[in-house]
Amino acid sequence: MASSTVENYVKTLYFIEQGRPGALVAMGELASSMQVAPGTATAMVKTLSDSGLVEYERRGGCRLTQNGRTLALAIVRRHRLIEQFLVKTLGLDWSEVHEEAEQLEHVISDKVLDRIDQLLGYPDVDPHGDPIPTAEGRVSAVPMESLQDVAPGQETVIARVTDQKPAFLQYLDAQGLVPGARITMQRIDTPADSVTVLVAENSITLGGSAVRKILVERRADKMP
Amino acid sequence: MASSTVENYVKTLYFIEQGRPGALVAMGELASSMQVAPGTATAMVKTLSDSGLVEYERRGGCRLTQNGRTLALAIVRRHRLIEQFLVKTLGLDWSEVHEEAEQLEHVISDKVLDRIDQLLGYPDVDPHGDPIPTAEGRVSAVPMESLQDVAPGQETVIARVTDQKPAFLQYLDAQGLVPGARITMQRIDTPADSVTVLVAENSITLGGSAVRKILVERRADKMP
DNA sequence: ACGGTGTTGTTGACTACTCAAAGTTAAAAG
DNA sequence: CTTTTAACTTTGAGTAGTCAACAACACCGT
Repeated sequence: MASSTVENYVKTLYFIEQGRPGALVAMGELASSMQVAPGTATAMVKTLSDSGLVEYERRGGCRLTQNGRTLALAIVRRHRLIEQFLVKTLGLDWSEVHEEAEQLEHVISDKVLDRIDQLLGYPDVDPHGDPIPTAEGRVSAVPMESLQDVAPGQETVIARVTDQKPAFLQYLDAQGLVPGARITMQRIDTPADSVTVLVAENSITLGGSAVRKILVERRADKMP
Repeated sequence: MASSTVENYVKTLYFIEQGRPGALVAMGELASSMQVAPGTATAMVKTLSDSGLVEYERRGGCRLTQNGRTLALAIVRRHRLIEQFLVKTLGLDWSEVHEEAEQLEHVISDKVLDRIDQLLGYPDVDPHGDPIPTAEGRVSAVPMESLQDVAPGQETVIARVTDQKPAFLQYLDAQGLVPGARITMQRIDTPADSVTVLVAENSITLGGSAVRKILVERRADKMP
């Protein structure tokens, strides 16, 4: 059984590798993601390599093996199912479930997870719109685009928010900017790096860093 | 924050102390309950003592302090609420929830626990009939007696089963001998150390060690 | 080709928990 | 009152994970 620490390293590697398949992850990058000293990351990656979870190239970096990726997907599945469960069944706020799930994901058994999955009706996204991998490790790839790429005047639906920080999520929640919300792009102010959207009769202006964390549904007619 | 290990030692001490208030718990007894070497228990009790959770008398034994007892009750509360939740909400079998809860009890936050409590309608017993301490650490003391003390011909209701072993619980479940079940004492065979009870039209004979683990409701007219 | 710069690897040390084995002590048995 | 015994404590060592600090290295620009 992989320890919580091992699971966290593997999960972190999985997210770093996202979007740059095959590339090596530098020890420094891993260390800063894990908030540990560089030497700690090196030592840990060696043991991950011994367990066959990563390939390690001395002074090059590391990448997940197939086994490592499978483990990572299992943890991500746990995490997101737990988040969905905490929101839907226990009524917690979407801004606080990430931290809770961070703990629970290492402890919940497969049996309990299956029951949760069933109780929720086999959801395919979590409260932030992140896709829940299947038990077999498949992740659905729904086409999305960043809110910043929506043309002014266009109406769209929020699909996903790629930030787990409670303060940010609480803010979005208060403005009604949650997955499923129907919004209209009003204005894009490039020099000011801000956009203004209309949600439920209210105009809201967001800075670029916030806008880039909001993904919206991609309309069929815009697909490549 | 107390580690899982610390929590397990404190919980174990709490159960050992049950029914002999004030008495010292010997290191050997603690060690065998925790399935560790005697020296390990000694070492751990010293650190518990440093944290103010137990009083330790060298070559005498130890006992929980008020802080230790409070922590123990919080863990027992967690454990039993989680068991009830796993059975009632997720539909797990009562024979398998003990092990699950054993893991989860160290990780569930107070917030999640409160939601579970609320969802279950503030239950006062777990699936085995064990009382769930309140958040303030109060344990309800419902009067019960052992099934072995019920007179032949008398009808009663199973209230509690004081054994968490899956095999035993599965057996009881299959016979319908679960908390809430209405049973009638048929025969007590003292030389054979067995009793025969009637449950839902079926006669079932149980050995003494099994019978002693089954507690039944004590009728008002038998109360002291 | 060469040296500076920043990243990486190694070393020694620390915490928390564990064991085996040897040493100590209290108390029962003679 | 002494011996034996059983329980207890101490000691030395090991694992997992961590850090700080130093050493080794690769690469970039000159």
